[in-house]
Amino acid sequence: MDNEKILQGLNPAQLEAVKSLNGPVLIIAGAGSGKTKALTHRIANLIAHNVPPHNILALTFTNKAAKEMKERIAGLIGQDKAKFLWAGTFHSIFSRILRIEADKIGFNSNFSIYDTDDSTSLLRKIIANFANQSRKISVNPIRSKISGLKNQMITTKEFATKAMVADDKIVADIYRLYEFELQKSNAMDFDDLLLNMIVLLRSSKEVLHKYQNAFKYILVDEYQDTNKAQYIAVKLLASAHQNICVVGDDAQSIYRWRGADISNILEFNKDYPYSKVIRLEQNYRSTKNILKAAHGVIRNNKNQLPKKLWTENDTGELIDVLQCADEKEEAFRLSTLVQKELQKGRKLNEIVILYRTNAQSLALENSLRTHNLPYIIVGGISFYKRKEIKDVIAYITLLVNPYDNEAFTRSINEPPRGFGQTSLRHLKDYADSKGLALINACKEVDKIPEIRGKAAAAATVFAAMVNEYTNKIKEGLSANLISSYLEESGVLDMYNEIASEDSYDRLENIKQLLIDLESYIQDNPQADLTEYLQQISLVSDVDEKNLDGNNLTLMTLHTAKGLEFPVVFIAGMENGLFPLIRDRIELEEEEEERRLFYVGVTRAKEKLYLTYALRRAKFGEISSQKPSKFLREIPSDVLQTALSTGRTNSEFTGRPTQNRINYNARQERRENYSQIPPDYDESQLPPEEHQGNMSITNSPLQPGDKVHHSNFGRGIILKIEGFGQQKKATVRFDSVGTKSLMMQFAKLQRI
DNA sequence: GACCTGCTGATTTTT
DNA sequence: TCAGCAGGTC
Repeated sequence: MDNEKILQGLNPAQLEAVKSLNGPVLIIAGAGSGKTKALTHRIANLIAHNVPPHNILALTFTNKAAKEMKERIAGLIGQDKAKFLWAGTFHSIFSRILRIEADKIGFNSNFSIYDTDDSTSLLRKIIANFANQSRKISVNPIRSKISGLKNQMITTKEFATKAMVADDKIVADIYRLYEFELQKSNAMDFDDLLLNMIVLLRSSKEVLHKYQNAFKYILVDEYQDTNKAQYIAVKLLASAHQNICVVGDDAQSIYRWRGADISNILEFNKDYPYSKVIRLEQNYRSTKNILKAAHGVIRNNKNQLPKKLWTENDTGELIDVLQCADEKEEAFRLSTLVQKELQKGRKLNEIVILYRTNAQSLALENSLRTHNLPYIIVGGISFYKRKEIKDVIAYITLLVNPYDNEAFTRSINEPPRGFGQTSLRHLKDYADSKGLALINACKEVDKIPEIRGKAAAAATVFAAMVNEYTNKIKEGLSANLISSYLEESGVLDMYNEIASEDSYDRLENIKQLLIDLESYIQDNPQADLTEYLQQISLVSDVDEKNLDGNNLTLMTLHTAKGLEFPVVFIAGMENGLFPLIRDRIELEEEEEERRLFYVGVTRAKEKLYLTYALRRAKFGEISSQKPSKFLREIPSDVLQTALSTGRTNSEFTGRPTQNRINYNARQERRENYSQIPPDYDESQLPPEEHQGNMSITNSPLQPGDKVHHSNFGRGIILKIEGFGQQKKATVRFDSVGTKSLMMQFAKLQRI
């Protein structure tokens, strides 16, 4: 063991963290303060002090963080030892344990993991069947309410007794039915993975002691983002040995809205009275100016632990604030600035553009493409959430967990087999009355008089096919086998037959999944499908994306946490957008928005640009915007501002990308596309008067002009009113009569 | 049961 | 705007 290597290159605070091996330790680690270094060296040091790696549990929030940690520890102590560490996300480690102990909590070890979409679709069905139909119940609020209850560890029974108002009573009923369906399907949602771990630990003294002794040393990363269930689970595990080390930064807590409880970190000292507190306050990442800005912002929050970051880095450049006329100009100027950074010798992968909401990426993408700037988007819809991938996964899931009724419902009529909603309802009634899984009810379809003919035949054939492949994979798993299963099911043909670009992409995505499966099998010869499915159900987009390529990166501020870039742009610095406000903003929400801004600012190593627009299209409406209040919180001596040129650019009215997935086939195509030389030339900008939708003709449309509209066909303009983007046209169409249209969206063509 | 059309509503999202 | 549903029609 190379002891010196472990203690080398650490500052005094880091060194103390690395050397404090026993008892509770709280490390307050400011942004860019070498937190991962302290954590990984500490783990290496534990092993150097003869703690067996398999007695160490390191919990993170993302796979990416876990992977980085494992790699760095392997670099310090060697892969042969590092591989025995229990390092991973809360969800992946807990589901590993839950599979081992499944029978103790009434599950089968092949349980399915339902992601948010699966939960939503299950809830939607429950709501649709719900007796109380007096008014419309929307799914999303119900789902987040139930998730919130689970995060607070409130059971269906507890909530049912607490529920006083009518709304809560409805939620209580839906919650109960939802849990019942999950149970029947042998499935857990994300929240259950945490909750059931607690149920397991509380199920018997033996189990609790087993895992307390298995994990003699526990480390938790990003502790400020733990919710109640995570907090309790960790507390249960750590209570015997009290060797718990948590790392976090209350200033970077940005997940309150999904149950993260900042008091877990603020009150660590109360939970573990003899804990040692170590502060990592030297920042190695950012310039003095950037830190000054970050500090100026975060000091406006009341609820926080005392600390102040400092750095020995250079003062660095000033922070640029740019005012833009609208989101198109913002995107345009951003692209130009990116090009300037490239001319200065920056590489694309050193640059990131951050925004508050995913919707903002559209305008940015259009502009980046016209400027020939290749980019990748992290976030948005993940590969595994694509319809075709979810369909294929549903088919595969059925082979492993036949009880999974969601997987069955998803696949039975995809492609259409003549087994629709009505047949499904009859099947479900029968299955429920007999206590059967849907797929098993299919085998008795002859006993269901309501299902006859084509539907009955479809059910029988489907069940037989699933049965056949279930047996086949028991003899040996291969991607080829899964491929012929999908072939036989008709999913592949379904996309083959539709000769569209879209279905081509979908097929390519399925192929990509099969390639992925193949390489998984090769890397893990002993692994089974359950493990594969678990792994893909617990990965996120950030884990998959390679941020080192020759692309610049676009992502939301949330996704950016834990990352750093030499050049950071934050777009949309406007009140209402950032801080994001729906109706009324509470102080706590505003403080969370401010922490989010703090996270964004501290991603930057050398250069930070902040942009805002005076007008912005929201849901197709134009609204005037005011600069974000956060901008005023930045000390003015680190800022330099530039006002709008007042120009908008008609180049950017083009169609947004059809789909924001930059994965495999689609990504390649997009990269090719962005290699088309830019045809934009500032001197050739059309005069202001002609901008907007009028790139087709050279003079503005006027009353009396005959026009063509893509939906309504031929028409004649009766009236034009408003200016610029507010411009409206009243048009009498041959087909649909008179309509009033926003000209910037209507794309009227003169005929 | 499949397909088309019109309406509605829309944050952030580690897993 | 635009996606994702519900509800109507064939």
